[in-house]
Amino acid sequence: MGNKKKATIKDIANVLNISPAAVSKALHNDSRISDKTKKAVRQVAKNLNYQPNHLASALRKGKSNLVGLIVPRTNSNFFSSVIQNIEEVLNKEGYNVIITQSNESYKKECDNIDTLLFTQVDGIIASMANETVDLDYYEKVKSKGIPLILFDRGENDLNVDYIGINDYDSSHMIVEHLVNQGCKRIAHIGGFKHTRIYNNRIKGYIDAIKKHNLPLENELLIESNLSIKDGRAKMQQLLNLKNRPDAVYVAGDYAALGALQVLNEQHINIPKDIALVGFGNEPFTAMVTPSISSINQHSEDIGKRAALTFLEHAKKDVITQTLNKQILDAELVIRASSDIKKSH
Amino acid sequence: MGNKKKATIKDIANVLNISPAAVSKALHNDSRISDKTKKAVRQVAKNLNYQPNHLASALRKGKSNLVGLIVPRTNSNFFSSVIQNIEEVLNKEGYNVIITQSNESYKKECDNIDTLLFTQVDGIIASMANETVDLDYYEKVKSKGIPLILFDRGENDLNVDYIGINDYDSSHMIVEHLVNQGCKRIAHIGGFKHTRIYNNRIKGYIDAIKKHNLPLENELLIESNLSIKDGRAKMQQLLNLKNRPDAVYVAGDYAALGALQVLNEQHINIPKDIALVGFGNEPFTAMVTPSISSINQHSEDIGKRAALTFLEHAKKDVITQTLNKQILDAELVIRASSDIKKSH
DNA sequence: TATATTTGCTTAAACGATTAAGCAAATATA
DNA sequence: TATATTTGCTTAATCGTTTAAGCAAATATA
Repeated sequence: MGNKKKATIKDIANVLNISPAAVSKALHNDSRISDKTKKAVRQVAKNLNYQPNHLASALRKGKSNLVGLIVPRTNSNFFSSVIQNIEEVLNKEGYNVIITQSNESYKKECDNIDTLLFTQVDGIIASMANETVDLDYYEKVKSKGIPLILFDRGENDLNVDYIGINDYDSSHMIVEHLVNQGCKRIAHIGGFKHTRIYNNRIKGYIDAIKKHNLPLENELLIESNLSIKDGRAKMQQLLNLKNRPDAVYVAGDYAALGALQVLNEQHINIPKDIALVGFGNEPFTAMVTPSISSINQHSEDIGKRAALTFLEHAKKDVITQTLNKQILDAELVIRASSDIKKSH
Repeated sequence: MGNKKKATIKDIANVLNISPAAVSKALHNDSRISDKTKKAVRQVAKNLNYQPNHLASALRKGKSNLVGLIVPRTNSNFFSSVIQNIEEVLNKEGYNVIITQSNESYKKECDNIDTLLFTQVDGIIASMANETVDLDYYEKVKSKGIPLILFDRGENDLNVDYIGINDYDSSHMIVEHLVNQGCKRIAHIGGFKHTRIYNNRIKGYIDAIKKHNLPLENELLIESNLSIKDGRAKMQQLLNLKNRPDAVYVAGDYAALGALQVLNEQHINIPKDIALVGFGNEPFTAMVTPSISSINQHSEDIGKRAALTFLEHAKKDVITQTLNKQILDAELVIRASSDIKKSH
């Protein structure tokens, strides 16, 4: 009973005794088809439960109306929100989004790219895995003439569109805030230096520390993969120092959470003994005790802009990769973990 | 420069002076093509950077090798993990997964179904939105003869495959655990009764309460949309009772978090004054203070089974919807929020 | 040697929609 | 009335791949 053959435009044509071409045109509201025929076609289409075969039209038109998305993971609020906003913008324009996750793995990312190319996507929007250093696969996308838009985790060497926040300035904001709270010895648990955004956060940290004439020491600047676990380890490393910091700025919320756990377990008062600031404004930062100050990256805006940037490329058929680096300002959300003045 | 026309099998055929058909067969390792030709074809394909046109083959073969996925949201650990495992299984078999989010909205869910049907997916794996009551759209999928597999949020009325945990038994486990901790007045903040899984949790709660001769009162059994906010509201409602409960079992972790916030804010001791248990084992349950006991739903297993169930359907071309309801046992993870004995 | 089988291809028709080109009938313009 | 234009379709090619059918040459079998 479920064996209903799907109706095609040919079936509609047969019912009405007109050509399939006329049906196609009627469905596309071509001006050269009479209103009478159009109405009839639409009626029959409805009756037959006609659903256009996307594969056929995509093949013929040379575009699939699919956009590929690559994110490190979907279970972070940032990426999930970016995804949602990309979908919102693109669905309206008739595009569908294929979401893939790299799980921070370079290999999986390459597989995803192959998969997306194989699926004939019209464009790829991606945020690179932490691991990714080699850009060959992205060059492959570029060489195919498929629009490529990076967000958050991008790369300067790849000459493509990019949307992200101003990581350098954000670091400045954080250090400035901590200085205002009276902190004198600020540590930074940063991400991988080879990832541009983390490198920029590190640079911002260094310059801001210098600006305020605070101690800039190797032992206060630590590289991390920013997982919860590593956040714990790196916080412990800081606690083991003879001269402990009075503030820690962590380049990611998950690692900041790990740090917070260690501090709580060892009954170190946050923020009085050590103030803590994270990055990303994941919802849990507001849920934990004490709540963690963090940087809001405006994921909605990033998602929307990424989608719009793709659309711009899609509209002009000439494949001119006019570069478009959009750097947005972020916002520091101050919570209990660094609000020393209020905590008195 | 980026204007490289994509190579087709025709191009390969021209280079080697053979027919496109021979090329196609060579690439598919047809036994009727000589090894010599196969090697030559593969070499030329590599040289030309040939990438098969998925649309064309899908059109010809009548299957797209795409599987549609509908989840209420991606930014929960449960769904994200299910997605990851579905992808893992299906990618190995040459399928790609199109992920869509309903954001718990019935309308968005219908749009997603239309989108997936339009994209000619070979099957749909879905977990329904909280809002969804009307099943017409799912019937539409069934009537098209496309395999449909539900997980977690399913419906008995829809006669399709389903993979989920035993919600009824899970409620029993929780109540039993709370009884063992010495609780005598156990409340339940449940989900919508019209959603089967939440209804089963409610039934399990009721039967377990009866079994232990505990008070089963209307004011202790509350329906909620299980958001953080509503969790807060419903917890406050319980606190306003003349006769407060000494334990609260919340049918979702996010709502449990809201409840925990209210309890913490009012300096009610968890678990001594009121014990708390959530559902879903979201990572944050282990992060907050106190950590929240919860039910681990084995998302990996659910994802893998959903994918395998689809593959079974895909293999047999006869569209026999042999029903396959897989109900897995869940696991109670006991944490500080309900560990009264240890907390002394 | 004659016939059957296997090997290694080619030819051509699909899959379903789109679209350039064409053509008769209806209508407009001179 | 003669010519030009518009209307409303049809025809046929096309997108890139797959595949049933066919066919000659090579090899095997009787």
